[in-house]
Amino acid sequence: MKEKVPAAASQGFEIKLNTQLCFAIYGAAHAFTRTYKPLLEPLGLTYPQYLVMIALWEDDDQPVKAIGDRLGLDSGTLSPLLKRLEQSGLVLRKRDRDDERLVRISLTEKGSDLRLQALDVTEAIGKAIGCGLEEAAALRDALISLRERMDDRD
Amino acid sequence: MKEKVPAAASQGFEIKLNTQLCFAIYGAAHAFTRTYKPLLEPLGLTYPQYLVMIALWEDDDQPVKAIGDRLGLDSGTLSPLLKRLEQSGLVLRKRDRDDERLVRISLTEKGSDLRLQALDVTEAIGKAIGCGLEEAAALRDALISLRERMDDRD
DNA sequence: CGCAATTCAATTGCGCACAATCTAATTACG
DNA sequence: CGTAATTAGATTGTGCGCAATTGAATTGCG
Repeated sequence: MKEKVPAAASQGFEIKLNTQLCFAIYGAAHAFTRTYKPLLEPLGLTYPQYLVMIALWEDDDQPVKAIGDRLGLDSGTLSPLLKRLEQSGLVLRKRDRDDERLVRISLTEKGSDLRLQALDVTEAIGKAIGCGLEEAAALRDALISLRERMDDRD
Repeated sequence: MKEKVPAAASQGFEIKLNTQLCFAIYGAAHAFTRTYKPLLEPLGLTYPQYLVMIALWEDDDQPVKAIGDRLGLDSGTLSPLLKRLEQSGLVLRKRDRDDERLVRISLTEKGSDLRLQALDVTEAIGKAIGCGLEEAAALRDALISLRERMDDRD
């Protein structure tokens, strides 16, 4: 698989590979969501909500915009999602006093406390995907670099 | 990054890595969709519709179930999607005569013809993600293997 | 044969994703 | 200062993604 391929032949091959990569990333992302779903259900979180909570556990009291940048989501997705988290009693939404355009999202005590249970979930996932640390790290780096290249061309 | 880590210390590290992998795959999948979107717009296809069309270009006249297995989608997603493709004049939906539970999806001439334009899109993506063949192949294999491990545990 | 279990697709309901549009607040500039 | 441009967030509309339910067709088993 590592030999040089004549340019003419490589074209069709490249297209095929690209297509396979499409399918692979699409399938893997959904498999991830499906694997998380039953584990997150006891916490009352969906997978995107879980990602938002992680962002808040790492850094509390962020504006909606900051969360959106971190996850690549816009207000159209986050506004209703955050309202659901608020209704679940996990976060608070408060206008910033200095800049009233901002809505700052902060954790409630209940939201903070949920972190411990979430750690168990993360650990369970680690076993479910069952890959070595190096393999996981390499995959993470490859995906991040892929994304950066795509975002740059945008 | 490749040194052995004491077991006690590795636990927190592993959780962190896992979380990062979550974010990475989530972000990369959406970046893929976003990159494809403007390229597919001239063809009148969304990204999931494009994946369905690829499945049909590779193998025409498939039952809904077969397409679902290929893409990991159920009838709740595919039924309306296929109706939209039918309304666009790209596919036909016909009950199988021998087994009337099956709905067979086949390409119209318009649907078949679209393949040529789609090849251009795939080529354009290849440039957008701009990774070498080996890198793409390795990523594809890592994702497929990751997905298989997750699906197996389900 | 006859009835139960299975299989396939469609439908319903909920929750993302994202483009487009809107409103309000802030900043920039003449 | 005052108006234009920018920024943040909410809203609307379309299209997935999936669980749960439904209904029709087929298969399996006594």
